[in-house]
Amino acid sequence: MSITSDLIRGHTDTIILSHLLQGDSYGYQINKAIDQKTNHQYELKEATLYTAFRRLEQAGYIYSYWGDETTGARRRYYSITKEGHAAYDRLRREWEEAKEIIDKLIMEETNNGSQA
Amino acid sequence: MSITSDLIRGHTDTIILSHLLQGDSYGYQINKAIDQKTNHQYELKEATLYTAFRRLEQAGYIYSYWGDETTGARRRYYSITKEGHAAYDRLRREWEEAKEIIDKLIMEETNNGSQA
DNA sequence: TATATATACCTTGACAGGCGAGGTATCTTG
DNA sequence: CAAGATACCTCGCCTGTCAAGGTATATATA
Repeated sequence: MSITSDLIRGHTDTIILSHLLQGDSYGYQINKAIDQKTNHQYELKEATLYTAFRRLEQAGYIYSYWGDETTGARRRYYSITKEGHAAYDRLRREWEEAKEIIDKLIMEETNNGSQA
Repeated sequence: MSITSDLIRGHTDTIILSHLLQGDSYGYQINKAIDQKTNHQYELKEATLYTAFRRLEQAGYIYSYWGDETTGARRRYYSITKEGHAAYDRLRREWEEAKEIIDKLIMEETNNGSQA
């Protein structure tokens, strides 16, 4: 079973920033890494990925430069900025909070505990 | 700090179904309950809530009926169906999976462990 | 040589869910 | 009588996802 679009939404940026924390990388590579890390359960669609790059670059969280490959297709590398790092920290905290809140709201609580 | 729209997205249905597992309820009540359960950190906007009711009813996951209040504003009650219960189970499983996957993807792993 | 596949990039337009803003009606309280 | 709580609803915008389409290079294979 794979994860749905609506559960993906809002995490794309965090995932990309997280990946870039470990060093500069490029679109195709990031996509492949996610695919492998999750055993094909989560797949960032290309359109989504490149949309996210534009968004993140616009926000100043990443910047890009062309690689100097002498062979093969050209690659556009992305690098995380200081602001991007701060954004990652914030998004990660938000995720931790969201997890707790959502858990609290969707878990069954048939037994309303406080009985004598 | 409160949770953002994009993290909310996709959980609205699950939250509503979850609430209805504990008995029939109506919009205003559900909203209040969520607000209190989460200490105002998560707030379902009315427009979102009623949109979700339409969606869930259309899908056959809930059905509605007017309450017989003799005083005060009228209330439209919602009840979860068997299909709704099944949908809840599925959504909950999806959430559990999504949590793991997202955690795997956004957690820092600066130390790549496998060194001697 | 031609074709397929992998690598690598990108854009356009549709779609769906969240929500701001606005509306209605009832009841209670100052 | 005005204000605020209760209780419902809709319209239209915004934003992120993604299907579909496109470009170019390198390699393997028939």
